[in-house]
Amino acid sequence: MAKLDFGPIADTTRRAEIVALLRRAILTGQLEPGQKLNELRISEQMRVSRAPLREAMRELVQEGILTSIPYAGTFVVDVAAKDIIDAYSLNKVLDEFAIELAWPQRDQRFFDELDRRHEAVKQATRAKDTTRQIETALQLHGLIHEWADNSVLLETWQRLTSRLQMYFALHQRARNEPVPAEDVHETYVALLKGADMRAAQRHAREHIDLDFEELLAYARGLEKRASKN
Amino acid sequence: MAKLDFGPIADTTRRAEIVALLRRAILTGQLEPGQKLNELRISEQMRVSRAPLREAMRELVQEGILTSIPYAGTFVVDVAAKDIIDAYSLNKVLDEFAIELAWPQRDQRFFDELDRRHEAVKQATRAKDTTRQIETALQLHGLIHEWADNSVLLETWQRLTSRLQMYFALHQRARNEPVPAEDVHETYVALLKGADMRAAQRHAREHIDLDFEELLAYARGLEKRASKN
DNA sequence: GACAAGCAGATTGTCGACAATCTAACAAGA
DNA sequence: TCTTGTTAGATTGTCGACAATCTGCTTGTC
Repeated sequence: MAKLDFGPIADTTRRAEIVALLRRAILTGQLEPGQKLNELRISEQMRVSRAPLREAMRELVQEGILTSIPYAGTFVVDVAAKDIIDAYSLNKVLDEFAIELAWPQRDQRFFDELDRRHEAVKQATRAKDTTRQIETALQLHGLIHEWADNSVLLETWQRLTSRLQMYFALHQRARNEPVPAEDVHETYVALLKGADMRAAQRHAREHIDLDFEELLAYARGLEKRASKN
Repeated sequence: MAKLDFGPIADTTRRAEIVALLRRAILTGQLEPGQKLNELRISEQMRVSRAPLREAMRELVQEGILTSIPYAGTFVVDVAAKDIIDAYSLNKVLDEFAIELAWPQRDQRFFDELDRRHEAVKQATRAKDTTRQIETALQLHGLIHEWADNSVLLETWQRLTSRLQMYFALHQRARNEPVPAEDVHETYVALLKGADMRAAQRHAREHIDLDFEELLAYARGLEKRASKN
């Protein structure tokens, strides 16, 4: 028998497609935090009945990017500065853990994939496609979690990533300026290829803190704006 | 104005009640891993239409205790030994992190609540109510996560806990013998009241490993049984 | 007997309509 | 003026029915 692993075939339910559409809209910031999702309106726009739409919404509520209040509506989650702090501090812990687990598992395929994803980030950066830049950067960082061979960790990280992506997208949208062109991931990739695990863990922590400060400043701005209303 | 903070009122949707019912059935092991959930049958038993039932199922799928295959059905998640290992190793990391965050926040209310939950475990143990014993023990361990003041961590821990509770319940059910009567939480509580944070973290790790071995043995049994089919 | 095509039953996915609930505006009374 | 009760409109929650898909069996063919 030929050695040929087929990937899973496409999801054929409307629900799955709706989930993908909504998630993308939220994570790219097209739907703003706090905004209400009107079921009737959205179902008409998508040419779909409310049943699969509602099921899709339940999934995203559990995913943590929507919140639901019975008989009141479903809303895009609000972003508070504290949320970003919390997400980031947990992310640090998970990253350290992932590096520890993935470290002995590194092989040629790992390094190849690392380069591939790194290249994808650089390409998105050159193309000035900020949305894609965020996506690819998170995928680059996700590699260690995929390689850690711990399904629960991976799942946890993916949930966390949803929010981080959303935070970054909002940030980018707000400050509407060109993205830094220099390659901030160079040392990260180099360290993951190296022999010093502690150094890699340390850098993951510090590199994160870099973007973090900007993001926090943005979040604090949000807070202020919210308190005025 | 009187200082009186009302808690949130009860969920009034059928969906929420269905979620609670199903979750309880799964976490206590009444619904076994791999078992298929027939929508029509369940909706008739609950005297409810399929719409809220399906929405409830979507939530539990995202919660990680159900899995769904389009047009095939929704099933209670299968438990593999690897899953338990993964969950436990991540749990260790989260516990250490939680202790670190919660440590400076400890106050009288914390200690009181600690004693209260500890007492609940002892009571369930005396009553030989194994299900409740598992619940209360997890609630005892959850306190540090609640006190850590990190919403993302808390949420993550709660998701993880769902599965741990399920694993323990299955384990208990399988070996159908009286639960150890001695109090394994005594030192844990004492350490959380003490002054040595590192010691508390260390104990959390080791105490976990205790039950862990038993649980793993059970899981390996499951694996074997599954491979025979 | 082996195998593919096709059919029947069961189950999941989706739809449109109805019921329950909330919100906001307005009226009535203190 | 402030509070309380009422009502209309909009929106969410739920229902029963229909469509799409899967599974297992039967049938026919070689």
